[in-house]
Amino acid sequence: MGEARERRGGDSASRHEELRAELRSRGYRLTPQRQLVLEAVEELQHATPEQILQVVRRKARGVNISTVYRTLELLEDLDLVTHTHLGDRAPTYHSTSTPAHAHAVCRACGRVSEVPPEAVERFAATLLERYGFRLDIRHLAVFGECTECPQARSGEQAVTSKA
Amino acid sequence: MGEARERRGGDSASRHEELRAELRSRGYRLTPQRQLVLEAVEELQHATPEQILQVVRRKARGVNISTVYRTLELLEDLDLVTHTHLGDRAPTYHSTSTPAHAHAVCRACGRVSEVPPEAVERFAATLLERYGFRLDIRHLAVFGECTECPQARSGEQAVTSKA
DNA sequence: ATTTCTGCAAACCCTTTGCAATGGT
DNA sequence: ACCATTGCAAAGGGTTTGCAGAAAT
Repeated sequence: MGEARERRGGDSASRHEELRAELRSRGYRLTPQRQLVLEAVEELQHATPEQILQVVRRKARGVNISTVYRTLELLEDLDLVTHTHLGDRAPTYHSTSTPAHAHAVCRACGRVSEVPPEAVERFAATLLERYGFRLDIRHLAVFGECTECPQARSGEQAVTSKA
Repeated sequence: MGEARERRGGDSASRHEELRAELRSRGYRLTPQRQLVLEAVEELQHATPEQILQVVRRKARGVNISTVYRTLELLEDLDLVTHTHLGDRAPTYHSTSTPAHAHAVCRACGRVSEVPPEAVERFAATLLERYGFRLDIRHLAVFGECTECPQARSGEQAVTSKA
């Protein structure tokens, strides 16, 4: 349909077609909701389903949280997004179009930092060679404490809260 | 009280007193429930709150799940137990009296294996030196796939179920 | 006697599901 | 037209909380 528009789209129109093709090859359909969820994940970087819903709703009203869950499951199956657990609450979703990295979560101050693949490489190699295990770096979240942190954990329990 | 019993306890009686002292020094009390929860965690090794409850109930009837949660929180604060997340469901609790180790979870076959501290040492050192982050190995769970696994993840999504 | 702790029931958060209506293709 | 997808509402795990009665010190 519309052959005159082929190279008109510049960027977002072609991504739109790529996504549609990806979905169609598996028997799925492209819907506004699916597009918006993917865009929201890409925009937010570290987003919970609820946060994604809020962003989606800014662009289209009436979208339901269950659609977000169903869509995230689908996008993850298509390897367009991944999720990890940065706390005991809701998981966070990430776009696979951004460079892979792991996360380090400080239980004292709550800060989440990104850990580049280089820092994990040797560990991953060890697991593979010695334990026959292939680590998924995008899912990796390590918990502990920043060394220069206001130091909790001295009788009081570590603060996981959003302070 | 009872100075004649000092070295009588052999093992479990003295641990009982140690636990009581530990609790009392913080203003807490030793109750049968607390003792039973701790014993259950030590006995089960990798236990969810629900599994712990089942074991506790074999020895004392009427114990409630909320007591288990409250007790686990307390025991964790006292560094007698730790927890980690081996899946998207309930966390698993471990006794700190067993040697520290991390866990590797295969998303294809669901198997959970223990990763000894030696395998994590260098990674932990890297995080500390280069990123100022002190990793808690007991909380560490890595996700991925066994290399000699019936191989899922080829269109089908990874099986996280209890097969 | 005092104060913590427990069981119970209800509430809560996050996620999943059944179903009729909507909407891609 | 066909059938995937959605919104809604209800249900489902797992966890937390308020409170009155039970138990530890």
